[in-house]
Amino acid sequence: MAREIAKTYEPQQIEPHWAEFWVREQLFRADPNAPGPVFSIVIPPPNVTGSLHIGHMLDHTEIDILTRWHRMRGYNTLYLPGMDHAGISTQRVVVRELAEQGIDYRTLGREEFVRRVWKWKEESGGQITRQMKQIGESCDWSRERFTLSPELSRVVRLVFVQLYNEGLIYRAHYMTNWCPVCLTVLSDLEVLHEERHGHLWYVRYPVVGTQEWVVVATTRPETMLGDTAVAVNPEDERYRHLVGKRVLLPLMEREIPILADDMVDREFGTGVVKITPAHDPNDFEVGRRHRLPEIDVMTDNGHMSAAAGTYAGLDRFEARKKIVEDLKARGLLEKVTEHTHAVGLCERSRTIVEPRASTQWFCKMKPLAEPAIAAVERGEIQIVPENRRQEYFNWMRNIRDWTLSRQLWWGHRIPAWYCEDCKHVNVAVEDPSKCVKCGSTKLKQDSDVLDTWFSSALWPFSTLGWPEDTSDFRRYYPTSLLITGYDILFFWVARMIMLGLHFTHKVPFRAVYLHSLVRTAGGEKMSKSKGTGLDPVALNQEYGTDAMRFCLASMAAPGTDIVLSEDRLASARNFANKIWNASRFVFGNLEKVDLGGVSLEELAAPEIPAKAPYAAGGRVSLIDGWLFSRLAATISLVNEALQNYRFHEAAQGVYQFFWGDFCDWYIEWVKPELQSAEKARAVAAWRNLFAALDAALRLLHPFMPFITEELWHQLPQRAGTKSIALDVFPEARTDWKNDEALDQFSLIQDVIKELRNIRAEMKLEPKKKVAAEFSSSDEQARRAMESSREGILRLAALLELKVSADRLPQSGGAVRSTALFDVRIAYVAESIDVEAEEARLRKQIEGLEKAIAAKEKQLADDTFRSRAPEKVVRGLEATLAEQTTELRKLRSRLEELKTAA
RNA sequence: GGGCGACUAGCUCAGUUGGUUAGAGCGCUCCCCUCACACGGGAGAGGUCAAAGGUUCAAGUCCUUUGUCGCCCA
Repeated sequence: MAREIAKTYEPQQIEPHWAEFWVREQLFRADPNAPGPVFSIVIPPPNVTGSLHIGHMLDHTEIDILTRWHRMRGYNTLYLPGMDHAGISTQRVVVRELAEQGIDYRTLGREEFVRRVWKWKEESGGQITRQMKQIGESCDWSRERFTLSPELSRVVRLVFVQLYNEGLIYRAHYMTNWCPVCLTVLSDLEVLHEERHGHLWYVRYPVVGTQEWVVVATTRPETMLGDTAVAVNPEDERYRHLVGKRVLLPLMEREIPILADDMVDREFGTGVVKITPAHDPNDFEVGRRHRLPEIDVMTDNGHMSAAAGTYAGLDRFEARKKIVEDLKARGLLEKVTEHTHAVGLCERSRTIVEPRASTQWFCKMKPLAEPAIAAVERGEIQIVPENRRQEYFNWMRNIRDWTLSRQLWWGHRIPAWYCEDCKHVNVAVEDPSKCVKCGSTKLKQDSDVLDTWFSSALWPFSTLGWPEDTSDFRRYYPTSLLITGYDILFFWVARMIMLGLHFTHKVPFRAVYLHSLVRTAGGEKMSKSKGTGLDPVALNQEYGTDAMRFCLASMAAPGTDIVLSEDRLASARNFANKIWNASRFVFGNLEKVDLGGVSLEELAAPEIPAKAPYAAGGRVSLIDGWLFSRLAATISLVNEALQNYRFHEAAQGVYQFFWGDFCDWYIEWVKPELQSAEKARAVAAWRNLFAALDAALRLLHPFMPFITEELWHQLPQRAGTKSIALDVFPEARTDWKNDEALDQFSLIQDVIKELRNIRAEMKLEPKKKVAAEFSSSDEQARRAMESSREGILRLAALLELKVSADRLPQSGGAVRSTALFDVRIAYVAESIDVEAEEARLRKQIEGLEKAIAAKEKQLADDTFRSRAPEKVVRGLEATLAEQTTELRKLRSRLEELKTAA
C-alpha cells in the first residue's frame, strides 16, 4: 500500500472530513439502555444569536475533552447540545435588522414580529451549532434542544404555575431597573456597575412660609421633578425645627413635606435629601413608610413624561442640563461639586439604567436558596475551584428576589390572564377560555415574557424530558458535571441548583467546574464589540482545531484566567506537526523494511498492543521497559489530572511524553532495531513501536481528536470499531511499571547529555565521531553502559566508549563529572577554551557549595533531625553525599586544569 | 465600602496538602538543512519567587502589613 503523507500536517485538509464523519455516523448518540456508569453533561446553551467566541472554545474544549475521555473509558456518555433563545439579544438583533429595512418592529405587531424572529432563527440563528460541528465536538446531535421549543416552553409554564401556586412567584409594584434602550426591566444581575465622574448639584428648596431654604444635594437633578418630599435624619439637630414644615419644589412649584427618616445619611451632602419614590430604591422605601405619592417623570425610552411639566418630551440628559440652567437662572443652584459615583449600565445596551418603580413579576428566592445552600454545604454538589464555593454562599445568603418579567416580545410569555370583569389573575398551564373566578371570557394575557435565565435554570432537566419519566431522565439525571465560566455562577449555576432541587428533588449536577476566562493581554475580558477578541474560527483555520484545543487545555489551570497568545498557539500547532511526523516516520519506514513478508496486521493488529512490550531475545529490552513504564506513568498522570479538572497538567504530561520521551529518545533509540537483520528483533521492535504509537494516539485523542482519528485509521483497527473515539483509552498497566528501567535509562540519558555537552563546548563538528571513556565505581552503572553501548555510540556520535572503574586522565581532553560517573572525550587540547572551562567549573562549584552548606547546616540541627520526617532526612543525606562527591571531583578537575595551564 | 485573585526567567504562564540545586512554552546565544519533522535536532545562558515583618527544624508555598494591577459584589 502506497502511503502519500504530507511532510507538514495540514489540518485544513483533514478536519472537515472527520467533522462530517462524526456527525454523519452519529457516533456520539447516547443510548440510555447501554451498560456502563454514566457520564452526562449538558452544554451551557449558547445564545441563538451567537457565534463561536474564544470563551466558548475554552468551555467546549474542556467539556469535549472530559466527554471523550469518559467515553473511551467505557462510560455511558451523553453530551447534550442546544441553544438559548436569548430574549433581549435576539430581539435586539431582529429589531435592528428590521430597522435597517426601514421597518419599525412595533408597527408589525407582536404576532408578526415573533414570526419574523422565528424566521430569522431558522435562517441566520444557530451559527454556533454549525461551528460546533465543524470543530468536531462529540455531541449527541439527535438530542439538540432549544429553550423556546414547544417542549421546553411547556416545562417553563409548568414550573411557573407551580411556583405561583406555592406563593413563590408573585406580582408586585417595586423599584426595578429600567433600560430605556431595550425597553424592559432588568434583574439586578443584568445591571453592571461602573464608576463615573459626575457632579453633585446643591439645590435650594425654599421652606414655605419662611425666608429660609434647605439645600439638597443630588447627582440626578432631572428626578427632582418627581420629588414628593425632602427628608432629614431625625437625630440631626440642624434641621429638627423644619420637620413637619413644607418646601416649595423648585421648577414644579409644588409644595412637599419635610419629614424625618433614619435612612438619611447626615454626612452625605448637606444632610437633607430629596425623596423621589418613583426613581430611587431608597426613596421608594421611604415613600412606602411615609405613604408618599410616586410620580414617574419619565417615559419608557428615557424621555421626560407629561408629569415633568414643561420639561416633558426632553431626553433625560437634555432635561438635566436644562434644569440645571433654569435653577441657576433662578438663583436656586448653590454650588456644583465634582463627584464620582457608580452608575448602573444595561449589560446588553450599555446605556445607563433608570431606577423606576413598576409592577412586575418576581420570584421569591430565600425559600429556594436555603436547600441550594445546604446541598453545596453537604457536598452533594462539588464546586471547583474551592474558592468559588464561598462566593456562591455569600451571594446565596444575601439573595434578593428575582425580577422575572421582561417587556419584550421574544420569549416565554407569562402564563397569566387578567379578567377584565373581576380583575382576577388566572395563572394556568393551558390557555384558559374563561375566568376561573367569575366565568367571564374577557381575559387578557399578560403582555410580558420571562427573563431568559428562567428557562435556562431548568435546562438540566427540561432537556432530558422532565416532568415525564423518560428513560433519558432516569438514566442521565442528575447530570455528572457542569462546566462553565465563573462569570455566570449567579445568573445560571445558582438558579439551576435552586430550581433543580425544588422540582426534581435532586441536584441538577454533581459537580460544577468553573473555568477561567480568556482575557486580552491587557487583562480585559475578550470582547468582540471592543475588538479585543480573538476569533477562534479564524485561528482554527490557521493553526488547526487540535492546536487550539491543546493550547487552551495546556493553559487552563483552575482558578486563573488565560491570556491566549499566538506564540502559544503556534507551539501547539508544532506539537500536532510533531505527532504527524512521528507517525509519518513509522508508516513510511515500514515500507522500506524487508521483514520477509510480515504484514502490517501482524505488527500492529489491535490485539498486538495488548501484549506489548515484546521481547526480542528472551527479555524485554531496556528501552522498551523504559518507554512503557513512562507510558503507564503518563496515563496515570492524565487520569489523575483530568479527574481533578487539571487540564494543563494532563496536556503538559502528554506533550512531555510524546515529544520528550517517545520522539526524542525512543524513536531515535530504536531506529536501528527496526532495520535489524535479525527478523525476530525487527518484528519485536516494530510491534513495540506500533503498540506505543497506538497507545499514544488514544491517549492524545481527547485533546486532539482530528489528527488522532486520521492517524488511527492508518492502523489496523479493531473489528466493529469505526473511530478512535469509540476505542478504549489506554490503561496504566501495573506490569508496565518498571523503576529499574527508568533509573537505568535515565543514567544513559545523563551520560549522553554530558557527552553531547562536551562536544558542544569543544565545538566538535556534529558528524565527527570521537572516542570517549566512561568511568564509575558503580558496577551496575558500568554494566548499563556495556549493554547499551550501541545506542550511546550512535546518539553521542562516538567511535568507541571505554568503560572502566579507573580514574580518568584529566589532560588531553574534556571531562564531565557527576556523583555517579565521569565521562571524558580525548581530543586535541587546542580546541579547549581553558578559561571558559574554568569559569564553568567555578560556577558549578559555587552552586554546589551553597547547596551543600545549606544541607550541612540543616543536618547538624538536632531539632530538624528529631522533627522532620525520616524520609526527608534520609533524602537530604543521600543528596548531600552525592553533591559532596561531585564537588570533590569538580575541585580536583579545576586544580588540574590550573596546573596544566 | 465589602470580597476575591494576581505579582515567579526578557515575554506568557505552571508550581495539589510547607521538605532535597524553582519548571514549561516562546524569545535569546552557539552548532547542525543527520535519509519523520527547520512547525526540526543538539548544547547553553537567564530567576535574591513584588516589598517588609512573622510562624516553623524547614517558606515560592502558611500568617500580618504595604505597594501595584485586575475582577466581582454593594
